[in-house]
This record gives sequence, C-alpha cells and structure tokens, in this order.
Amino acid sequence: MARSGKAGATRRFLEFLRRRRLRLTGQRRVIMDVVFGTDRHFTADELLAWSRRRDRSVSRATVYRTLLLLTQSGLVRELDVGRGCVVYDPNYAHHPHHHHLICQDCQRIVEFESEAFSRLEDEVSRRLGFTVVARRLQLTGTCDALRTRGECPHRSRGRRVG
Amino acid sequence: MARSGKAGATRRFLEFLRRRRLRLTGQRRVIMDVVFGTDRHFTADELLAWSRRRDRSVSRATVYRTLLLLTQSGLVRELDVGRGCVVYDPNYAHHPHHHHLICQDCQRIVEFESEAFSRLEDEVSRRLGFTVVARRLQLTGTCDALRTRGECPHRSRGRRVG
DNA sequence: GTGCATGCAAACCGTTTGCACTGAT
DNA sequence: ATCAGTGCAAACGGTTTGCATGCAC
Repeated sequence: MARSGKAGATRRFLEFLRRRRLRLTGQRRVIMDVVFGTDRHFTADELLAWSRRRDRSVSRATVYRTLLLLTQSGLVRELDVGRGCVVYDPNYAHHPHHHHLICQDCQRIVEFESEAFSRLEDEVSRRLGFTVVARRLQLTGTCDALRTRGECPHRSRGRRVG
Repeated sequence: MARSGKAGATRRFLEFLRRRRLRLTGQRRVIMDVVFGTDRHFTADELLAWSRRRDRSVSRATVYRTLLLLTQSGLVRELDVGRGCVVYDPNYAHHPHHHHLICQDCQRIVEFESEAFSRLEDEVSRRLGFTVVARRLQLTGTCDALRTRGECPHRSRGRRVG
C-alpha cells in the first residue's frame, strides 16, 4: 500500500488534536512521524524503539498513550492477531476497508480488499438492524505453495507480525 | 442455538482425548460437563467459578489447561472481543461457521451465519493460495432500534460478554 | 502562569509455568 | 509402576497508572 498519504495523515491527526484541544508535544510529533512514515504493521515495542532512535526521551508510557489517540482518531487500527499479540496498522488512513490474512507458515500478514465482503457486511447489518462501526475479518491459513513447492511466496509480499 | 448437542460434543471430546492418549480426569470431566452444558459465551474466570461449584478441587491452572484442549479439539472457540477480554464460545460443536456481531450499546454478542461469507472466504483463499485453517469475523456495531426507539432488541436475544 | 503531558517505576491482571505430589491407565 | 495431570504459588509480559516534574499554550 502506498505511503503517499503521509502528509495527509499528519494533517488529519493535527486536526484531531486541535479539535480535542490537545497539545502537540515533541514526543507526539516524533511518534506521529514514525507511524505515518511506514506502511508496515508494528508492535508498541517496535514503535518505542523507532521513536527513541529519533528522540531518546520518548518513554514507553507516552507511546501507549499516543497509540490510544492515534486509534481514536481512526487513522491507525489495532489488530489483535491472537495469543496476546497486538500489532498496529497505519494503513487505515487510505485503505479503511482492507482485511487481513495471517500466514501460519511465515508469520506474515497479507492485506486484501474485497468488494463482496463489504456488500455482505451491509446485508448482514441491515438484516440485524445494526450500524457497523468496526469490522474485524481475519483469516488464518497455511500456505499452499510452501506445502507443494517448499517455499512461501508471502515471505516477500507480506508484512511481518510483531 | 440449541443445546441438544451436549451428548455429541461430549462424545467428540472424549474421542479427541483418546486419540491423543490423554487421560480423562475428574477435573476434566467436570469442566467438560460445564462447558457443554451451556450455550452461553463465558470467560475463563466464569468457567472456574462454575466448575468449582461442582468440584472444589478444580484449580485455575487446570481450567486454562483444559480450555486449551477444548479449543484444539475445535469444539470450543476463543473469541477475543478486544481490550484484553477473551470469551469462549461452546457453540462451535454444532454451528462451526457462525460469526459474531458485538453490540456496543448493550455489550451483547449476537451470532449469525452467512453462506455467502463462506463462499467468499473460499474465493479469497483460492486467490491468495491459502488453505484457511481459522477465521475470525466480528462486526462491532450500534443498535439502530436503540437510537430510534430507545431500546435495544438484542438485549433479550443476544448473549452477554464476559 | 496554568494545567496538560511526560518519565519513571510500581502496580495491574489475565495467563503461564516450575515443582512436588496425585492418580488414571 | 508409570508418567500424565494436578494444585499451588510464583513468574510472566504487555499495558496502565500515580506521582512529581516539565513544558505547550
């Protein structure tokens, strides 16, 4: 997924902060830049490491506190891949409807979109009288190519978990 | 969903134990009976409380260890409803393809099935060269009726979280 | 200057694990 | 008799929180 949206995402987050009358601190700026500067999924721990590389003063607590704001703004999504492993996905700013396929063989997450899934989601929510505010569709699978050819093609295309 | 499958689920779990050459202990029997005796979603903590009511000797560790076996057998599914809250769903023995709609208004989980979702899952997995071994489809939504009429109809139909 | 935001370290909390004992096979 | 299964309590690991200090506004 393209990272062309860095400036846009940044602007939208600044807007979010302003609307809530929250302050733009140095730490928040560093964390925000790191998050919108990648299109990879990342863990809170990775985000801490990357942020500290730019500014040693960034603490773990602030990373968690800022991740909360980022998810509340809708620009980043929390992705629970099971077994207590949570990764964050910065690609919702520009692809708000993608889903995830988790490869058990190589531990990568492949993103995919499906018009049909969206349509079915609409149908189901209408049938049950709901307005869907969040969706989580995760398929966990094993790689056919690995089994038949001994190599997993998603090793290059996917994104690593954690 | 009907709880008519209690005997069947029990038989299938005993088969699972036998195939793995695992032992049927008193504690495992109690936990199994409790799990297959309800059609509600439950937390590990609730399962511990219910089990201890029948047999004081059941420990938290054994509950967790048995839950692992139950999920591995495919008869029970772990449902991560976010915020670190995990509930277990005993209804997979007879409805292995249902999905979940979580109502933000009343905190209930409504189960639904969709043929079309299963077909789309097949399509996506074929497209990406995967064999799907697990699926997680959760829709989180707000209740239209609550907004327009002031009451949530799922309050009676759904199952409580946690 | 005001009071939100921060770093630090301790607390938290659901889950897992090491160990010596128990009991199903 | 064997060794998988157990209860207990300590450990674990990611996340949150209380508090004194710092800094955006």
